[in-house]
Amino acid sequence: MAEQKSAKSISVQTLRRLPDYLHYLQGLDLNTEKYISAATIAANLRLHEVQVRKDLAAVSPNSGKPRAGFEITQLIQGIEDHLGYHSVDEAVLVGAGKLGQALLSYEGFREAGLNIIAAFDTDIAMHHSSLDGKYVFPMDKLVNLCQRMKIHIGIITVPAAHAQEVCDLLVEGGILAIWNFAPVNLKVPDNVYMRNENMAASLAMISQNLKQRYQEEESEGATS
Amino acid sequence: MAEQKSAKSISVQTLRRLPDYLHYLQGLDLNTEKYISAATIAANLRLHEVQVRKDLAAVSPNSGKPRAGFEITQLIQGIEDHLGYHSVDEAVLVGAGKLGQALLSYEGFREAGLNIIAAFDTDIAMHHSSLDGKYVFPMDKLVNLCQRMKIHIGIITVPAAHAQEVCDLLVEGGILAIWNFAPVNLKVPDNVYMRNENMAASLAMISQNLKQRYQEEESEGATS
DNA sequence: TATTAATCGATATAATAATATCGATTAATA
DNA sequence: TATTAATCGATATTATTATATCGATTAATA
Repeated sequence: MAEQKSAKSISVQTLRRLPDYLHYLQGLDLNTEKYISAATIAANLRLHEVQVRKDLAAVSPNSGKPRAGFEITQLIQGIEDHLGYHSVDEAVLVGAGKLGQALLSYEGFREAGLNIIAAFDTDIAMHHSSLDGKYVFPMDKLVNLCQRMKIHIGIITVPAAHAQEVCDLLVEGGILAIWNFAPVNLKVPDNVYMRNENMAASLAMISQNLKQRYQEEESEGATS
Repeated sequence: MAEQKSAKSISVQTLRRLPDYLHYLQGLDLNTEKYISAATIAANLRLHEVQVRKDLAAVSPNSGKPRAGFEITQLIQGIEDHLGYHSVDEAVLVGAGKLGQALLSYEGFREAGLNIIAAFDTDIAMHHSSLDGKYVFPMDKLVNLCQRMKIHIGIITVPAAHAQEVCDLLVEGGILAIWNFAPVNLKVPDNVYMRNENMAASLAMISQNLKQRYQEEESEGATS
C-alpha cells in the first residue's frame, strides 16, 4: 500500500495555531536570520515551547537542527502547504451588508487561499454594482452560478432570520463548505461542512473573564 | 470557609456552547412546551446527548426531572446568569471601517451584555458623526474617555499595521479585556485579557476539510 | 580539538474534554 | 394501581491535547 502523501491528520488545535505561526514567520527578516528556534516562537506567541515544537514537527518538511532551530523558509513553505495557501479556492458571499462588505474588502483572504468571486443580495439597488471589484448579483442567480462555476465555499452574512433559506440555496448550488456569520444553527446535509463564526462565544469568554476578576476583587482578603 | 457563589468554573468548551443553547431555548414556544430534554436539544444542535446533559448540569439552577427534562425558563435563566447577560458591560471600538461599522450595528451584542458606547477612528471626516447611534471620536480622546468612564472592554477593528498602537492606547486607558479582530498577535500586560477573533483559523479549518475531501475523492478505490 | 550550552525529538505524564454505560426516578399508559 | 419507557445523574472509559523530562545532536566557544 502506498504511503499517504502529507495527510497525517494534523490536530484541530494545531491547525488553529498554524496561521499564527505563519504570520509570525512572515514578519521575520530573512537577511538577519535564517533559523529560528521553537523557544523563540513560543516566547513571542506566548505559547508553550514543547507545544510549538510538536506543531512544527507536524508541518515542517524536514526536522529542526539542534542548537540552531528550524529553517524559516522551509517552515513557511510547510505551513503554507498544509493550509492549502497555494491552492486557492473560490467562494461566493451572500449578504452584502456591512459585514459582507467588510469581508469582501478583507485583503488577507486572497493570500490565505480564498477568492470571493461574487456577492449576492436581495437589495435591488446593489445589483450589478461592484464592491471592491466583486459584483453583486440578485439571489435568483445564486444556485445556477454556483453549479456552473463549481464553487465549493459559501459565506453567509445575512441576518439570522434569512440564514437558513440562504443556506438551503447554497446547498442546492452544490456548495461543500459553509462559513456562517449569522448567529443561528443551520441545518445542512451531512456532506456539507459547516463552520460557525461564533461571535457570541467569544463574547462569552470575555464576559466570563471579567466576571471572574470582579469576583476575585470583591472577595479580596474576605476569606473568613 | 464560605461556599463560593456560582463560580464553579465552567469548562471553556461548555462556555462556548452556552450561547447556542441559549439561542435555541429562546426560540422555543413556552406555551407549547414547558420542559425540554437533553436529547432533544442535542438532536437539534447536533451535539452529543451526554455532553448536553453535562453542560446543562453545570448551569441549570436545579436539576432535570426524569422523564420530563429541564424546565425551559429555568435553563434560560441559568445560562444567562452564567454568561453575565444581565450585567451589561461597556466597551469602546477602535476603527470605524466596514468591519467596525458592522459590529456597531450588530443587534445581538446588546442583549448579550455588551454595550459599545463609542467608536474611535483616525479619519477626520467621521469625527462626531454618528454611526448607528454611536459617536465617532478622534483617537486622542481615547485614553481619557476610557479612564474617565471606566470602560473595561476594547474592540480593535483597525488594519493590522496599526493594531499594536491602538492596543497600547487601550491598555493605557485602563482596559481589562481586548477583543481583537486584526490579524496580528498583540502584546499586552499579563493583567489584560486578549481574545483574538481569528478568521484565518476558521478559514484554515475549512480549507483543511475540503482538501481532505478532494484527496479522498482522488484516491477513491485506488487502494492498491 | 575539547567543552559547553542550546536545541532538538521522543517518550512519559498530566489535564481536559468527549462519550459510553447503567441504575434510579418519574410521567405516561395500560 | 402496575407497568413501561423516557429521562436523568453519576461514574467509568476513552480520546485529545498540553506539559514535563531527558538523552542525543550540533553550533559556538574556549
